[in-house]
Amino acid sequence: MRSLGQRIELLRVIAHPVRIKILEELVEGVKCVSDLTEFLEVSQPNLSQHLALLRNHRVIDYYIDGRLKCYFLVEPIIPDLLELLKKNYREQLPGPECCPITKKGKYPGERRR
Amino acid sequence: MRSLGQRIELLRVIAHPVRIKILEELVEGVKCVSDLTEFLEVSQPNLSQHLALLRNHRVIDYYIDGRLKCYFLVEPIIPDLLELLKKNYREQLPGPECCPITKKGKYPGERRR
DNA sequence: TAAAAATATAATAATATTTGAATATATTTA
DNA sequence: TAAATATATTCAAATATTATTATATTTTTA
Repeated sequence: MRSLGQRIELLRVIAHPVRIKILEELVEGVKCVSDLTEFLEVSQPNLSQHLALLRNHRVIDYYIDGRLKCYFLVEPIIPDLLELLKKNYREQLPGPECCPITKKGKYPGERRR
Repeated sequence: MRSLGQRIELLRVIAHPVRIKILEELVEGVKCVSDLTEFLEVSQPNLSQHLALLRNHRVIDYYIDGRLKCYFLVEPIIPDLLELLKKNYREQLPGPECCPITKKGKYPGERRR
């Protein structure tokens, strides 16, 4: 399993609009590169570069089917992560029991200094 | 609520070891900057820059308590995201019913071309 | 009111990421 | 075997991110 540090690097790799779209396609199932071209408005070499990055970080893999390369997901955190990105959340977390700036109310929790 | 595009940008902002550590501290509760300094091995100005980035992206906010600034979480996706990063996963997702390279077995799913 | 404490900002340098253009590779088909 | 198809690689330019150093701001305390 990946360490926390590796997971953070994974986040960085994933945090790009094109790569998120690629992954969204791949959670649905195997896709070859030309399938992906239809959904993504990027050049073929650029798509290939994004695929290589995801491949190098063990997020996806492919098998060869004639002259097609068929990509699929291998990193198990991805489906959960994509789901999380679409989950509904309330606007903001409740702040601490004290007003910003005004300084009224008490400071919640410990502090040293 | 944030759009998917904004969520992806949020991922990018979060995907840094120092900023993840900051957020891990803040899910526990309010912390002032000098509290954070004890946990993070970065210079004060650098910490301040990371805080500013998180602030500018509406991930955290603070209130002023004398000469302290007390930071807290406001972005509601953060606790779930941090939990996800620590979740246990099996090594890899099951590949499609076909061997890479060997080309044996059938190609799963539709394809056009 | 001057010094100290807590934190922020600005400027810079180093490094990393992203894209585009050109070219390469591998497989199939004519 | 040459052409066509599908995909990858390389290089360079543009841009973004990160950390460092120096300095600024604000509030409290002596």
